[in-house]
Amino acid sequence: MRTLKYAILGLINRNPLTGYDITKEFNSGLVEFWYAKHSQIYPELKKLTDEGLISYETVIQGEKLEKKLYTITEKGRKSLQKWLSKDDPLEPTPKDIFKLKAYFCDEMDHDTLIKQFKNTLTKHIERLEYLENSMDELLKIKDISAVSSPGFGDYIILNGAIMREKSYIDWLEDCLRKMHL
Amino acid sequence: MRTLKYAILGLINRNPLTGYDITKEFNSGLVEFWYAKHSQIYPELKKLTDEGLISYETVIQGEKLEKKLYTITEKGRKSLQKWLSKDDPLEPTPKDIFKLKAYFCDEMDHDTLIKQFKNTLTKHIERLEYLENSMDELLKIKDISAVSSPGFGDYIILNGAIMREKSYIDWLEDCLRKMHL
DNA sequence: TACACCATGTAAGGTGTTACATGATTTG
DNA sequence: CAAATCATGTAACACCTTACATGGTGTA
Repeated sequence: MRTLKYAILGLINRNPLTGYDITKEFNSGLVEFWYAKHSQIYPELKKLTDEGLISYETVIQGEKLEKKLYTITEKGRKSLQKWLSKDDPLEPTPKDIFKLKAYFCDEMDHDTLIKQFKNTLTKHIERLEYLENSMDELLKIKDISAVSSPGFGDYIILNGAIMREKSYIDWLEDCLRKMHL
Repeated sequence: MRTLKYAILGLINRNPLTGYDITKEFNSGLVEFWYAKHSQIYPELKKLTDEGLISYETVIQGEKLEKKLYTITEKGRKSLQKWLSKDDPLEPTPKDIFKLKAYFCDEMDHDTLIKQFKNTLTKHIERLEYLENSMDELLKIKDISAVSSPGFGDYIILNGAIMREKSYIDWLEDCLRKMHL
């Protein structure tokens, strides 16, 4: 489905970026719903350039370091818009290794089972705290009052991540309660 | 990380199964957290046999149809148990194409955006209804009173799936409310 | 001048999907 | 006897990760 293609197109659409910039984006805000390594990004940028969806300009940093600053083309923008308005079928349920282990709970002894759930719970609580701090930061620096505000996308995604973590934590706690009965 | 390996090992550990049986399992209960196509399962079964973690017995169905009924070996059971008690780091956040689109909401016109959220909401509500029906069925046919009950794994996983869908629905509705302001 | 970071790429291999390919059994 | 389902496999390709490989810039 070439999702990476559209993720990159969407980012470059906002403002020109280098491959390195895109890699950084994938490791900050976007990480809550999409990510990719630089080894996947550089070949994709080449492909998008060949397809005429983006173009680049070589910029010299300092004495001789060459950067490729990518800009979206009209064709690329149209392709992005078409993808954005397309009605996709629901994705398959995301795979979850911990739930796979939980499914085989009758093969674990009780102590191991409890330990596994408690460890996982701790990690999700930490992630939730991290996300809540990120939300505090976001509310300080960006205006999110309207759908058209530059921070609205960041805000709803972060909010969704927080809700997802809370729900997962509720599930883990609920399981632990049932195991102690 | 060879997760498929352990998914298969965990299933065969309960009772002997054929590749076809495993494929069916992946398309029923397990689908809420793991799945695989037969084209991935058959080669994996061969690999696990070569590694001595499972073994098979050829069974004749009817006149000449050959089935391979796989059983877990002692080595396989130990491998499964070791994996089950291992403490894994938290997995990366699952990728989510819809959230990727939502992140680029400022590039969509208001009507398209609302339509996208409403369509997705409808689909998630349908999935939730399906899961709730599955839960009703499960409660009728299986005993889930104790951790050691055969249906406990199925129960907590289904419950987790229901909670996940409810949380996603809450998020979608929350976004829609904010977009209408 | 060492270290962290900026910047771009390729190679090998694992994971997963779609399509190709074949044949037997059961059920209506 | 036709259609659905049972049953097993391979091939090609897409997607993704880890590791390899190289070199420039800024700063303490």
